[in-house]
Amino acid sequence: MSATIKDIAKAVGVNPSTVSRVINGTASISEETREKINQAMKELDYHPNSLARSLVNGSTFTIGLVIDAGNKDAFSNAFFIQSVIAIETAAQTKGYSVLITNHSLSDSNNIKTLVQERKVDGIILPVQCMTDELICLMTANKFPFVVMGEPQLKKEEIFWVDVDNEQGSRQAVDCLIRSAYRRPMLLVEDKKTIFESKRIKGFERECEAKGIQSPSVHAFSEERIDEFLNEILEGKRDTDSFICSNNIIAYKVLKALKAKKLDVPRQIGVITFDNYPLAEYMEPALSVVDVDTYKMGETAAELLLKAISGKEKKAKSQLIEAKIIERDSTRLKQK
Amino acid sequence: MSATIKDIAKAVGVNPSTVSRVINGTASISEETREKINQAMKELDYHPNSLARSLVNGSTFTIGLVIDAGNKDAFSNAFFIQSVIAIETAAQTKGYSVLITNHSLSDSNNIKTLVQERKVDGIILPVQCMTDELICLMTANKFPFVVMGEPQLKKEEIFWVDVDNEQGSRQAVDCLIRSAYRRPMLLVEDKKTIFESKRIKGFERECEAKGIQSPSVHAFSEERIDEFLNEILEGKRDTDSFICSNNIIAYKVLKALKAKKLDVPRQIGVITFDNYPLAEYMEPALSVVDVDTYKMGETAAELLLKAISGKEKKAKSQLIEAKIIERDSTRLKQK
DNA sequence: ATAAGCAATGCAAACGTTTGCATTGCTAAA
DNA sequence: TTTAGCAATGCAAACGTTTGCATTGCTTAT
Repeated sequence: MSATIKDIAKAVGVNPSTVSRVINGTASISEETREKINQAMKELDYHPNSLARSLVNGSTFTIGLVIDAGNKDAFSNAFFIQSVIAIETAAQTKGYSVLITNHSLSDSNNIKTLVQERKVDGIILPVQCMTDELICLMTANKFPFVVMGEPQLKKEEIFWVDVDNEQGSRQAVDCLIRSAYRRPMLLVEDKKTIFESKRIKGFERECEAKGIQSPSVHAFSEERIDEFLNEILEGKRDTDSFICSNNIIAYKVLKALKAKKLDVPRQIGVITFDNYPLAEYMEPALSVVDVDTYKMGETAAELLLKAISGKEKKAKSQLIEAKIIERDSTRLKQK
Repeated sequence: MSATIKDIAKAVGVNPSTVSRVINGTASISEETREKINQAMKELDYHPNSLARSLVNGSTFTIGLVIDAGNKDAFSNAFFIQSVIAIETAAQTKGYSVLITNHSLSDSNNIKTLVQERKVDGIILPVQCMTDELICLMTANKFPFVVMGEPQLKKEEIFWVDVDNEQGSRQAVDCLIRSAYRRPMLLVEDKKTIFESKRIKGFERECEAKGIQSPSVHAFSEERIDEFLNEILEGKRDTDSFICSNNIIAYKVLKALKAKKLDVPRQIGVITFDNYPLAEYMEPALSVVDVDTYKMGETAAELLLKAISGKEKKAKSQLIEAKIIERDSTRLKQK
């Protein structure tokens, strides 16, 4: 059994409340007793019981982090862990702990329980775990939460953090143009998701800014890419570079290019979203639009903590800047 | 403010203790009052306050999970997240929550705090986060913990879970031999780490079992691999397949093989540890020794929960079987 | 008919804190 | 010299549970 505040009080000969006040610095205490109490705490190896503390002051000093267990995509998970670390670090510096909980679409009870049993003071959850029911529950209870990823609905009313996909996309175009490519094509997975639509928007805007007419955006498919490459080889299409919306696409594009014996970067440039670890080991080393997932987690945590403390009343969103990491796959022009 | 046990008691007209007993099923209660209480709990949307509960019965129903924040290796992190999900799932089914905490070698205070403030009933930690000081602290406090990865020291006295590296290595050899390769070479990163030594052991044993004389194990380096390939081409060395101890090695080997125009799998077979997501998109698709990281997490959690409940007194270790996923890079013989 | 036993429930303390409201001296202003 | 004010501390209630020890009434064996 570890020492309690009462043990300290007894040892020093004061009231437990005095000890509490020393610990929390919540009232003026004479230098003398403060000394003695601190001494006693060290000697008895005292550590405050966080449960008791939470019980009385109504907050747990813990935030919940929802993990999308349904997401078997090891790619996004690899990024995610950096966010997790960042969240924990940010939380810790403010004295908060992080409780995790899985979430699968079939069952959002975990999250509900978290909110209802008041085990945490607020939660961070990925956008794909957000349901209307959940939003209602949380807003009704004035329960603070931050969404990772831009929500489709009610985005004005909730806190969220996301990568600046539009800016990232513009950067990618800019990178290609600076390397003397003239006509990039954007390859996406699914035009309807919100992040893809942002990337498309950014792509089109930057193309326009660079004076490229009718920029071409396509949903990726292996047959389609073969077609494109044939057209390029036959001179019917003047695409000279690809921006891939994720690593798998990039990998398949690279494969198709090799099969057609098109040289990267000399004939065709390739840049991709998602700075996946293997990208730099590829042949050629892939240029990427890199997202600082650490910063994303950190920002989410900071936002949540502000919301919890009440410093940030109005819903707020933040975009994390994307950066280009130039590697071999876009080095048309030697510098 | 949410409803408390007292509110329920008042609503039904019984003592709080009766409500508590209904909730916990800890005494015989008349059918009638049980009904009424359950009814009232639903109507008032009652959820027990876990803090108060923990305070009185001395356990938090929470386990701690240590994340190695120092580990920038996105590769291992990608695997790790599966373990995290497994741990949370296993914990949850037993009514436990999971609290995470970062750990960097520079500062093991996080873990110490976790133990000392009794925020959790036990912890799971990666082997690289284990220090002697920590072990002492935890064993002195009879604080249950499970290590992920085989420890070097005191392994008889502590709970741990690891991949069966020896068996995985044997499987890899077996896979190659079954595919009609005759002389595999094992390429490792660092012969001294415990898991590498297990792999070496398994490799040597299985080679012996297959009648392969003086099996060759080497620390990987890019120059070295080039040498080997030259020797193979010149007929001075009869290695016909490689077992790589991780993905990066595999990737570099593949690259070197391509540069020398050696055909995989026809001239040389390649199999690697770590089933990294891109492996199946490689050219050729890489055969791998796959580890069920989900199961590893699950096992760790189950072990910890047993230790916490006192069902498992004596330290115990468990090895998770590795499985071969055969893809193109080892298909010498068509089936 | 009586005692013993048991089912159903109440009472109150306990878990380890925090905190509003005293209380006690003491200092400084009037 | 009185009084207001303040620094330093004590007292006890409160946070929401659980649980050992009553208590009450009823059943059943003697």
